[in-house]
Amino acid sequence: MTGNDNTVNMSSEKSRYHHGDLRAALIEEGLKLIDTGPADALSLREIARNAGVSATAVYRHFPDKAALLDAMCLEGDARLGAAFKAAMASAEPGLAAFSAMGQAYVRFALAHPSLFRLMMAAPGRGPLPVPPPSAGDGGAAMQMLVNTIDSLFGAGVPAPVQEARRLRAWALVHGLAMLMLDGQVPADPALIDVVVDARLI
Amino acid sequence: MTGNDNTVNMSSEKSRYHHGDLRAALIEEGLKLIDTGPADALSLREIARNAGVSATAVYRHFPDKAALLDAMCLEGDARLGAAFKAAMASAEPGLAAFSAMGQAYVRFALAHPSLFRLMMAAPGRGPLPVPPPSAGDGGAAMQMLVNTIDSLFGAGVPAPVQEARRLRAWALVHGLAMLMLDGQVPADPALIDVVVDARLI
DNA sequence: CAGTCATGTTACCAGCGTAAACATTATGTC
DNA sequence: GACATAATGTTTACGCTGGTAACATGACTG
Repeated sequence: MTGNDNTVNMSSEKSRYHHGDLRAALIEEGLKLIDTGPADALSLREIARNAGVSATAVYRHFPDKAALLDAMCLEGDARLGAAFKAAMASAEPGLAAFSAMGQAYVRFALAHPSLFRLMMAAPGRGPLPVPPPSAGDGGAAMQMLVNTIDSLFGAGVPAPVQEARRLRAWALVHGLAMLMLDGQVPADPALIDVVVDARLI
Repeated sequence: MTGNDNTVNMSSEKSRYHHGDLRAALIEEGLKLIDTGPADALSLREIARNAGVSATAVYRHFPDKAALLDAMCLEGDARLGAAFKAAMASAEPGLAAFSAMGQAYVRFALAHPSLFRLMMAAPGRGPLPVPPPSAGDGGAAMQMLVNTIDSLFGAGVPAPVQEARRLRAWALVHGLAMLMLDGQVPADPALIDVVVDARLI
């Protein structure tokens, strides 16, 4: 690694045995593909195929399929965080900030259903069999949401009350997102605004 | 079908080419197995193996794997409904009924994580790619919950307000269940009682 | 007893994740 | 520039999966 002069091997259309930045390309193709169907239908072989590379080439950059999914979750977390920042920036200070973030939360879930599920199930990644190692972290964007909720609803109340409020706020938006994703509740944008109301936390 | 004299073929321990009631046995084995790991790790072949039968025998009773899962969901729905009835029976009338049902909801999810996910994702069963046919039905137990919420919170308010309250109540318990299942929130029984509070709908 | 049909079986297929062995290219040193 | 080495990609192979087709068994019905 003398300097990152981007060894992308753009020699017109030569054979290109080496890809250039296969790792990033795989994450990108994975994110493209996961929006087109359920997460368990996303195959390592298909991602590799779309990147124009053999299936086993993936293993030069990720120890296994789960690691590639982890990397995709990390990128998804960054994008959700960006959506949160945008939502907060365009909201008046105060309780409206929660409504804006909560609505962004649900909209992100509806826009990227499988990725959202993957990200939320990530801590255990099992995702079920064993209790997860450290509860409640789940990514930078999630921390951002929880912190915002705390700063909005946690002023001057005992810690247990603050925790209960934080959980209610999070459970409210998360539950609405999941019910809409699973089709138990119609994914009507107007419903999002009605349900995610800061005055009711 | 002259009479259901239960052709269970209990001829001591003979070869038993015919099982007796394979359909019910497969559902039972499926429910047993799904509690031991993530739903996507539940294989048709393993269910058949545990029932002591060849994999293709399943296809005599279910057109495909999804149909077997559907049947398991139906049985799960019945058991969740029973849990709801028990919770309501042991609660004082009034708002406490919602708390009892909501807590039963979360406890059922924690007791049967994979089955609960399967049941909730069932309407679309895709579960993601296409919006589901009829939104909001999702099983008899779910109807029971929604009806109870409506009768508790829907008295003398405009229909839109009633709908918003119903959604908030459902989203609250469902979100808490999912966050606990995914390990984003510790599965602490005390937290369930604190969060699922009827006074805050 | 013979026929029929539901219910089981074995044989086979394509797709999956992944490990091992091999091929190719990029990189650092003389 | 020549060469050793590390990085990266390919081929092959294995066991698992859901699913289809053809065959075997045996329990009812006449």
